[in-house]
Amino acid sequence: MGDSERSEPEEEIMEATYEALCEHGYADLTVQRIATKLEKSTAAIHYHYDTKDELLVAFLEYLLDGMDEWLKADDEDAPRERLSSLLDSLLPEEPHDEGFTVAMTDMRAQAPHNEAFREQFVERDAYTLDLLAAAIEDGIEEGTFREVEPRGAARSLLTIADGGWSRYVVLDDDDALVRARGTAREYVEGSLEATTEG
Amino acid sequence: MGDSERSEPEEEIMEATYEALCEHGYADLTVQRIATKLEKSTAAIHYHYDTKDELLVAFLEYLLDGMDEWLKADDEDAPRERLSSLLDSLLPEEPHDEGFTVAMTDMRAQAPHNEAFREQFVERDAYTLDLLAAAIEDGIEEGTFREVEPRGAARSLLTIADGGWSRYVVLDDDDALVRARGTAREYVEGSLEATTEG
DNA sequence: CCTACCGATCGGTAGG
DNA sequence: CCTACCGATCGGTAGG
Repeated sequence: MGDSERSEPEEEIMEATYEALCEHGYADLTVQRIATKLEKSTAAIHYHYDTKDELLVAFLEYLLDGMDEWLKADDEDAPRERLSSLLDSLLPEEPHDEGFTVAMTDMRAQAPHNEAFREQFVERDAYTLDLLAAAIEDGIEEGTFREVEPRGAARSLLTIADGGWSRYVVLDDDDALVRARGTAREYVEGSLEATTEG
Repeated sequence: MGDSERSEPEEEIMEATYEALCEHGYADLTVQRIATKLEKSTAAIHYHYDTKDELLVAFLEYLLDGMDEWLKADDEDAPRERLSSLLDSLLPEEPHDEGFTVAMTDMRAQAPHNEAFREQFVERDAYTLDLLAAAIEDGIEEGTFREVEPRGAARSLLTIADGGWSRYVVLDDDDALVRARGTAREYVEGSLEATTEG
């Protein structure tokens, strides 16, 4: 996914945007504040991105690219372990970056007001769903999982993950991710894994 | 919960804020835009609320008060039905108001940047959690549910609900709520209901 | 990339 | 509640 080429100055603008977003939130994110983090003028930013909206669309792509790093499924693994490690990376024990989750939540809330944002989230979601569904499907063929609808089950797990992140950020609940991980595990055990046979 | 007394003009300001928020989103929500919806001057708003922040805190309370209406548990019902109807109101077939969910998501994303916001969400969450946990606890005593940790199970169900709403709004997925309702049902069946005994 | 600047709009207030 | 206005800041541009 993604990995669009970014020039050195553009990369710096993305980092500055990230810092400004974490500190001020989307509603108070201004080109001036990004420029301050960048330690350059606002004109320097408009030189690379014509409008603020264009900058933010590029920034969302940058944010989502960053997620690619830590969502890996080892095709060598058995389906159950592959699904488990996918869930571990979706709901990590230790969130990678404090501000990242806040920034992501801020951007997600803009989706209803910005079609370009929403399209990127939808695309990303479809990609993650495919990874989960593939692991589940393999597990069904193998006999590890029951004959459920793979994409439906994958969507259930993504719903649990999204809910966990939402609660982690909104309620400032440090345990929300670990708990959601537990809920996901329960769901796998209760609705996916084959009932004790033999 | 809530039901703080609001004067007639204050009620009108809340409605105008709601309309402006739905139309423009939180980031582009200005006192002027609220005043336009109100068909009065911005000074009329500042007469009732000293600052924009004060107005928005009051507005969030207004929003959450509105939720009270449709989250009712009939104490007469048996635990399983009470839990089921709670989940139905948390994840309704037909969302009550188009803009309501968008407005709520917008406000939720502000929680990390506004402590007063977050406190209200935390309080609301605790209240909902209590209702769910009570139904589960009664079900355990009755023998309908297994001997799980009631609040833990309730939190799992809330996570599923939050995830469903998040996906409904962010991905503009009309089926997200119904699907989340199904996931919640699966969770109840797989992790709560007593395994076939007798 | 910078300086300097544009018109528009921001949240908020004074005076009535 | 309104009119009129405040200083500050907004996104963006011209000229170099």
